[in-house]
Parts: sequence; C-alpha cells; structure tokens
Amino acid sequence: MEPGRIPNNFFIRDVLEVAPELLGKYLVRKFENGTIKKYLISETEAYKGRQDLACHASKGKTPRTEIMFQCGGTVYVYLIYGIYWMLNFVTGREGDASAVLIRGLEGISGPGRVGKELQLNKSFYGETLVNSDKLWIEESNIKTRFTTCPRVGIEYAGEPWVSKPWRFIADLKLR
DNA sequence: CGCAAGATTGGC
DNA sequence: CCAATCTTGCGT
Repeated sequence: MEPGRIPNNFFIRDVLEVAPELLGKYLVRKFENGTIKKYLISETEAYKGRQDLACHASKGKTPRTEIMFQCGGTVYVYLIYGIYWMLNFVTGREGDASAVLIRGLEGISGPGRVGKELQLNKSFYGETLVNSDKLWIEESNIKTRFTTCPRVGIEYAGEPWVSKPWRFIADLKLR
C-alpha cells in the first residue's frame, strides 16, 4: 500500500469527527487509463445515522442504503436526478449507518461535479477505501480552517435536522 | 405496477 | 424558473 493512505480506523469514528477531518486531505483517483490524480477535499457534509431524518439510512435498510450499515471506510455512491453520482464514505461501526458526502474538491464545487470529475458509476458502490485500486484517501500536511453551516437540499427532513451545522467548508486560502 | 420525488446543475 | 434523466421507495 502506498505511503500516506489513510487507514480504515480513521473512518470508524463519529461522522461529526470524520467529516471535518477529511478537509485538506487528498482524495486520490486512479482512472481507467492508469492516470492518477490527487484532489484536496474542500467541502463535506455529515449524515448521522438512522435518527437523522436527512440521512438516507433513516428509512431503514433498503437495497440502496444497505451499504451504509457496513463498517466505516466503505464507499456509498448513488445516482441523483438520473444524472449525478454522489460520493459518500461510510463512517462508524457496522450498523451506525452514518456517512460523509464529498461536496467539493479544490477547484471543483458541488457534489455532482465531483462525481463527474472522478468519473464515478455504480461500480464504486461498496468499494473499500483502504483496499481500492481506484479510489482512496491520503494524508497531507496541509492545515485547514473551516466554517460550518446547515446542509443543502434537505428541507424535507424538518427540524432539528435541517438546522444542524453539519456542512463543513474548508478555507484552502488559509492553508 | 404506477408514480412522485430526489443530499443537483446548467440554461433560459 | 424550470428541464434533464432515471432510480428508488412507497402506495395501490
């Protein structure tokens, strides 16, 4: 395994710790043609298990969400609006059903654009970050500051979930 | 089996 | 402001 790859136990913690700590780390993608690109993670959102009504797992285990119930470090992707692949990392212990949505990379703003840039598809569903040969996370020595605000596009969840400041935005200028 | 809605984006 | 585009989950 390449030096710097983040070990699995990084993800086996509370999603509210993992989501901000992913900021400023490298998301590494090895494409079909062998090209490897590294992107700094600039924005994340936390979805905290079955009680969080904004979290897909709040509806229980379904064919689409079952991967969220796995142990942390697993990749959860899903197609939204028939167009965009959303990239998430499962966090916590098996059954916690929490995940981090990757909302932005340096120079790439918005989760739909992230999926497009990384050329995601359903084959990433269930991938394990610590083993994967096409997608993983690497350490960086970049120190980031970040701000928080409510999550985007989850009005249907209602209070208190819609107001939780679980969107984490890095200020990469202050790195 | 039908159908409404979706953790979004880009264009008019 | 709304269309794109298709999967999913739920109701009938």
